[in-house]
Amino acid sequence: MTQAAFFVLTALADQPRHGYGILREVEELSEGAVQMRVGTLYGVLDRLTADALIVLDREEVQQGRLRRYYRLTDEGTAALTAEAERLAAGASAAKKRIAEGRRSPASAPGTTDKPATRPGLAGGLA
Amino acid sequence: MTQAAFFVLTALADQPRHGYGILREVEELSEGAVQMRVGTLYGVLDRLTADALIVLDREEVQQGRLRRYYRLTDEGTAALTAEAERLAAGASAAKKRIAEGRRSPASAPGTTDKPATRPGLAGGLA
DNA sequence: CTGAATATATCGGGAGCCGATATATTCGTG
DNA sequence: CACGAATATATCGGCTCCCGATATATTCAG
Repeated sequence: MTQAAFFVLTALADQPRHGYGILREVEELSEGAVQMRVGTLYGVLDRLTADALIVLDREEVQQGRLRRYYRLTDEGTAALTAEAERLAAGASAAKKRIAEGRRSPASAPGTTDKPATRPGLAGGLA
Repeated sequence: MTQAAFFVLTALADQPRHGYGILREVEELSEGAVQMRVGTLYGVLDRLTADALIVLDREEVQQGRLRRYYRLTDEGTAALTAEAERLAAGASAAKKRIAEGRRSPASAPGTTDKPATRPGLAGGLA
């Protein structure tokens, strides 16, 4: 799953939203960090619809402007849940490794630090 | 930052590794979930080097085979840390929203798919 | 000898994101 | 009333990036 798709699904997780609303919602929920472009949105929307992760919920005409609302399917909720756990696991693994790297890399206390073949630099090569 | 770049940086976070070692390490740290391809690796390596997030640490010739070791720069560690926090925040936001959405789901047991007249946004709509 | 694993690298195709562009209405400002 | 900004939809070309295939070379197991 791409980053853009993840954020679209997240924006739709609590309630149905229309395209432009998704754009603003993604920016808000990421605290301004992610600014998805219009050109990105519709491609993502099409792909997610094709994959049955979202569906067209309804269409409204609000003050002369069409609003096309999308919502998550059960499959979409499941996919988002799985992806969120994957990302959390990845982030967790990265943080752990950074912490490990900050110690002396040769010997960490209390760890099963036996990284397989430790090449002893034997041999006159260089 | 792309997913592949993130995993390469993570694999290098605790100690310098060479290309093929990164490939195996990424697969291991992701518990088999991510299987990065060789064609992906070298592009990522070049880009990360160009961005000064990694550097060539050293070259060894082990049993006739060249091993080219890379390691994180300080900038690379900082970038990985920032990305890990970004991912964790995204994952957290997604989970929170999924939980919020479950309070008034469209697909409730015994109910057919109803668009759910949810929050009073747009109010009476007219 | 042959195949698998180790280890490097390149190339073409395709997927996906971005910037620009187009259309249309409403609202605030001048 | 004119104009720009915001709202709201959609498309298209270019570019980046990932993957599969391919190539080369050595070591080890069968």
